[in-house]
This record gives sequence, structure tokens and C-alpha cells, in this order.
Amino acid sequence: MDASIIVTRLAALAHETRLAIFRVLVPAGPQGLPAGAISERLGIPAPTLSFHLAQLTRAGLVVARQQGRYVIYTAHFAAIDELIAYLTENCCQGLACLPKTQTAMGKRRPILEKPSRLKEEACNDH
Amino acid sequence: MDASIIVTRLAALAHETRLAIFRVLVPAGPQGLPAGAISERLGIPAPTLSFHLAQLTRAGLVVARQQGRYVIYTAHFAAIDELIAYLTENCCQGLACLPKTQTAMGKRRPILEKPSRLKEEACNDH
DNA sequence: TCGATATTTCCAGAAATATCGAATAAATGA
DNA sequence: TCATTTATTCGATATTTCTGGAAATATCGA
Repeated sequence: MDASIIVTRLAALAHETRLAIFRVLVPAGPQGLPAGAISERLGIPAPTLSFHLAQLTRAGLVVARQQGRYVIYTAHFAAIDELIAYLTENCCQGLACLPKTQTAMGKRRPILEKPSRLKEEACNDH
Repeated sequence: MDASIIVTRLAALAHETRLAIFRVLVPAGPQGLPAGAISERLGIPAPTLSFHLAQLTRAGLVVARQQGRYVIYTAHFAAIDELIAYLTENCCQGLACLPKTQTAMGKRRPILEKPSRLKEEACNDH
């Protein structure tokens, strides 16, 4: 995974408005939302929203499809997966130092039966 | 976790140079590296490096400590853990849609004995 | 065809970021 | 004390990003 793609994706999410847009699209799932619905829900003027959606699209974090006179936007989950994977690989160098992340993933689906001692041995945090 | 902190951290990493700085600090571990060593290794003029280190510090992604006339910088793993956890929680809404991430974590330590079918059922990627 | 609706593009000003030489500060050791 | 080393701050400039009104484009239903 090329670092410049990662930078583009990080930059796309590194904006209050765009992060909000993405977070609105996530629960909408594959069905997505038309631009207007996003504009209304977040109270963003259409041209401004369009600008931010273009950034997210360029970064591959959202996908647009035309449907009649609507343009439906959906979160591209594979892209954010790649982003998370990149950060994970570039974080702890083979050490398990991700108690919060493991909790987050555990919340979504319990992969660990017993609360692994990974959580206890904490990474080198200072 | 406040979204504006997340935005600050994403923005801090969303720059070619700063991402490189962070990636140099990660393998250095808790011992860290003096600013000069980073400057030399990445070929960045001192004032420019100082500017970027300040951003990373402000975002809480790196920590500085004075040691004689050196300033030693270390990666703050807990911070990037929080970042990854945030993205994880805001990605798939309870669905396990993170094959790449699970692979990345598995590489670091095999948490799953059998290659869970999570990988197969892929998320709603389009 | 026409009017209404949905969205994007154009544009220009405002704001925020990035770069790096020169100057400055702080710690060290002779 | 003084020269040296390490790092930050200052300052001037360049570049990029953000914002939203006005105009353009596209689709639809009547």
C-alpha cells in the first residue's frame, strides 16, 4: 500500500465536515444517501458539500452512483479497512499494543473468549 | 473520544513528511530518537522538521523529552491506538468488515486459531 | 416544451499550512 | 568564560485549502 494513497485518505478524513459526512454514510450502508439528504442532515450548503464529497471520492473513501437526478453516495468500506490495516501495521511493530482497538473489534464481534492478557501487558505507552 | 481530537490526529498524519517521521519513530520504540537523527535520516532541514514535530506533538502522537542538549522524540502508541479504535468503531457498524485489518493484526500475533470465516463473508464492499 | 428539482462547476476572496534561511536559545565541555 | 553542538523561534514567502453565491448542467414530471 502506497504511502501517498494513505496520506490522501488521511487528509480526506482530517476535516470536521468530511469526517461527519463519512459518519453519516456509514450507517446508511451499501444503500447510501443522496447528496441532498447529507446536505440537509448536516446543514451544509450544496456547493460546499459537493466540494467535500469530491475530496472523499478522490480518496476512494466514498463512491458515487447516479440514480435519476440524484447522486447516491456510499461509504467504501474496503478503503477504510486498508487505512486501518496500514495504521495497524505501522503502529507497534509486531507487539500487541492495541488494547482499545481490540476492545473496539470485540464490541463488534467477540473474537476473544477470555479477555486475553494482551490488554494487561499494555504497550510501551508513556 | 472527541471527533475534533481525531481530526487533529488525522491531520497530523496526513502529510507525507509527518507520516515518514512517525514511521521512523515507531521502530525506535520507547527509546526514541533525537530530532537531529530524524532530520538526518529523512534529509529534512531542522526548522522544517521542528515545525512538523510540533504538529505531531500537539496532536499527541509523539512525545518529546529533553536529554541534555538533545530533545528525544518517541511515538505515543496509545494515541494511535485510540485513532485506530475510533476508525474501527466508525467503519462497519457492528459488522465485521475488516479482512485486511484482521490480517494485519494476525500477522502481529495470531489471535485466531482457525482462519475465521469473517474473512470470507466480506463486508458490503462495492 | 417548460418548470421544478438535484447537483456540480465556476469563481474569488479568506484562511490555514508549509518551507527554510537567519537569528536565538539552551546545554555542554574545554 | 567561550566556542561548539543541538534545537527552536522568527519572519517572509509560497502554496494549498475552504467557503458559498451565482451560473451551468442534468433529470424528471406535467
